Amino acid sequence: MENPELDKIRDEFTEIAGQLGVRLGLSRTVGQLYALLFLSDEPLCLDYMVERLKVSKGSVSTNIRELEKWGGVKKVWVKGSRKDFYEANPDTLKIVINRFKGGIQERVNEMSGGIDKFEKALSKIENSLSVEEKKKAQFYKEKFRKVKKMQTLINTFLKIIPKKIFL
Amino acid sequence: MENPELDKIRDEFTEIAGQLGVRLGLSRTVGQLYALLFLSDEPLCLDYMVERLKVSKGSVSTNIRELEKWGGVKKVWVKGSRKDFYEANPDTLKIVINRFKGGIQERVNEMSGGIDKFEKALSKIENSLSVEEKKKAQFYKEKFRKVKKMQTLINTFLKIIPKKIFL
DNA sequence: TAGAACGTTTAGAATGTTCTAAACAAAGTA
DNA sequence: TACTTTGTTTAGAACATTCTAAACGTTCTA
Repeated sequence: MENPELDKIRDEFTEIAGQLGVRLGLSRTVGQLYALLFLSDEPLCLDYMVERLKVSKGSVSTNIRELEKWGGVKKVWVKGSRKDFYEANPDTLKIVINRFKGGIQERVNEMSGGIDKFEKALSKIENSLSVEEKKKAQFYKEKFRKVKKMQTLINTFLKIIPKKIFL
Repeated sequence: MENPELDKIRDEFTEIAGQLGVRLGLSRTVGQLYALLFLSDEPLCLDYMVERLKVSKGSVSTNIRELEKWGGVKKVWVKGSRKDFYEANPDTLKIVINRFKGGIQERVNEMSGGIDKFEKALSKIENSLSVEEKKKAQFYKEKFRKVKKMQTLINTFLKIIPKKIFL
């Protein structure tokens, strides 16, 4: 069952996936958990993952749910066992894209939300400003418009990414 | 020159940009520096940014060069001053995209590089494997092919992002 | 009902990141 | 040459993140 060569390959793959996880703003362990399940032909239980990754039970418990939140794994029921088993969502690319969308897009939109506020604030005080300050306020408004335009572009662009991709 | 209302708006904008910086895998200060320059109609020197952001000179020095590395700012020469002045690259979206490309894409490609190695390693030991192990090796190969396919898709996709975007 | 089997929560340890302050290097000025 | 201005480097402080170990709660079993 356990071949050291095969295990080494699996472990190295898992390690690289961990780094990808970090790059996506998740933790290393989240990436590793996904890789482990991705390379398994059957659902795995918490204890097995603890043993394989040599991390604590608490860490697996927390991280596997983080992974679940992002659609990376789902809990499956295994006949005859009380344990929780998980299996990988095979649509890896979709997970990566989801994560990206939820990250950048959210921030950019948040920025645009703030900008509406700023624009209102500017309009409100505009009258009380000196000529010099009015110029500055006008300058800010232009810049803010650029950010909003960027947000529109990003949102439009993300929409064209297909919902389902078959590998 | 200094209007508290206008300054407050600039500072809040700067703060949000800092969070976007973190999301992009850069530091908060990098994001803040860009925002400061983005909202300025003239190049700024290191000392001014220190004063504005209330961070140390060393931090601005390090972070502004990180920002420069990603094409976020460029050094400009200001007549009659020995100081280094910087101005923002106005093409914000391009910077965000560059950063994204250099991040995810690089990792995914690195993964694919590793996979070539794994596939070779598998082929090499294939003969010495039991029937059971052979099945496992075959299973891994399939999975690896999927990752490579994903990499191809991501690369293709990133290529269609226009090089230059006008806001 | 007592105990075992599991997963979750949490306090604090380990680790990693980013900052500051100070020393430093380089280059201009007097 | 001595002094000033300016940016860079770096050791260690401050902070944030992620882990571990242990306590805990729940559910099942005997």
